[in-house]
Amino acid sequence: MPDPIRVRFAPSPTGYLHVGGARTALFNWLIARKLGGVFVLRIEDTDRERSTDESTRTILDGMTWLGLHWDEGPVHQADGLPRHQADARRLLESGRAYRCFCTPEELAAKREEMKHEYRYDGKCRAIPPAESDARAAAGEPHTVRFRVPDGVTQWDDIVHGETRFENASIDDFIILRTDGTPIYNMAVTSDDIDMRITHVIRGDDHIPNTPKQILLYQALGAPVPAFGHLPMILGGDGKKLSKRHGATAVGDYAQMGVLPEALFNFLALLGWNPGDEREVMEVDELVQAFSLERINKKSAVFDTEKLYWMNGRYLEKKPAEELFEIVAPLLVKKGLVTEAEVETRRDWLLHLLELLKTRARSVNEIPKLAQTYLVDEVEYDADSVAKQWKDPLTAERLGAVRAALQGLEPWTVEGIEGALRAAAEGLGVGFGKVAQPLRVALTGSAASPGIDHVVFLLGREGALRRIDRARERLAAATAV
RNA sequence: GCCCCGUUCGUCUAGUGGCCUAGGACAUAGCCCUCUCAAGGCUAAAACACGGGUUCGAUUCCCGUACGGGGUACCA
Repeated sequence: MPDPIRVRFAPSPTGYLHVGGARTALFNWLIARKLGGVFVLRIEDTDRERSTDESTRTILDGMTWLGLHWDEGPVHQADGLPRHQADARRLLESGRAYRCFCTPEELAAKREEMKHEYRYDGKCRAIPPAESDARAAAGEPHTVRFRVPDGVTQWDDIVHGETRFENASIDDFIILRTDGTPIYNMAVTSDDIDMRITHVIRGDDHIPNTPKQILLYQALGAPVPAFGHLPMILGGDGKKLSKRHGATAVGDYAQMGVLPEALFNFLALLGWNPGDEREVMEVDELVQAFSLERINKKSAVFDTEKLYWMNGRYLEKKPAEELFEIVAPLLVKKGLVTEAEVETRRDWLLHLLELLKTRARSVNEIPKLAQTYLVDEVEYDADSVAKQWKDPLTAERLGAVRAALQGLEPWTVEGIEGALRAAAEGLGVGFGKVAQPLRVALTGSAASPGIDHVVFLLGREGALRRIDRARERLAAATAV
């Protein structure tokens, strides 16, 4: 039995959980589940200035909402400080790193002067160890830089294949700041070694960091993990997805009525596919089909339109009972039902939900659709009224429908349909000639679920009242 | 500037040298189903960035160009 793979998701808590980050987390989670590995969550909070607990909580909430459960952590990178420093010191002692006494001002001036051509000049590289030790002992401020060796650093990227960097193109980068705290690449490498991470799966904006980290692994004598770099997620204009494209946070989509399973599925298909034509795939199915080898190289545009289509499919699939847990609070919030009615009218509401869930693309649309059935006064849509009530016989037909419903027993969906069809037959017209005007009378609109269900849900009393209101309106219009 | 990465319908993608008259999905349009809407079914329109090679044969392999993206910090 080989050792289980160990992967990690390592967000920095400086904001919300971005959909790009969520997808990275998702791919790590999927491969861990698929291969029976371990998924570790690490919060990269070494930048104390920008990191907040609020942000950490948002990220954790987002992952939980999506169903991305971590097996270990969250570990805070800041807690690893002593180890980061110890690793850096080992590098210093073995000569793989050296102290740099250049001041930030000197460096900034050089950068200003050289502009785009700027490279660290390696000025402190040649300082003899004895001198370096003495200056440090005397309290002279310094950073620690990694001594990039000659040669080439390459790796077989899981996504991109053979990738190589000339070491000459890599500056002697800082690993410890003047205040002794580690810089990103140092902290990450130290942590990934410590956590025994076997596969580093992250965004491809990290590709330039990878050779630096590999060099660090080698200098520390640690086994180098496998690397896989995921393509970026872009906005509709082909630019990196950012706030100006609108919603980019997982929480935003939750707010907008997207189901976690829909976002999960959608994100999984951004830069990966199962190799056949399946698209709507449940979590288990995705785990089953997932493989690192099928991840795409090309960045992908986040198409909200398709997300909502997929959300619609999940809304339809979701049992009304489950959806009810999400929708009921929204109905209460909108003042359409009371807390008590959520319980007392549960079956009725479930029936309504069953009818509406196929017709919505977002959870948030459901209260709007439900409103018609929960208020006393129907709002008439002018176009629907004009079109469906223009026949002068409308009032008469509604009267016939009213009569058919008044004494109908038993009051069932099937019974109602039968009564309405009989009424249409009695009037000598097609069913549509009865159903459409009635639909407008009952819902104010020319579009709704099946008329039999609508009548049933409104109840005999409610339906008759709305028919009467409609007939009054028609009478008034005729009189004028 | 330099260093990396990428480029198939508007969008997500299939495709690993002949199966490609380039397949599927979203969006769009039409038809069917039908009491309307939604869902569903069918159909249409829609793509291999460009130029050179290699090969009997390139969407597929190689090299350039163009375009896009990322990096180039005592940020992560």
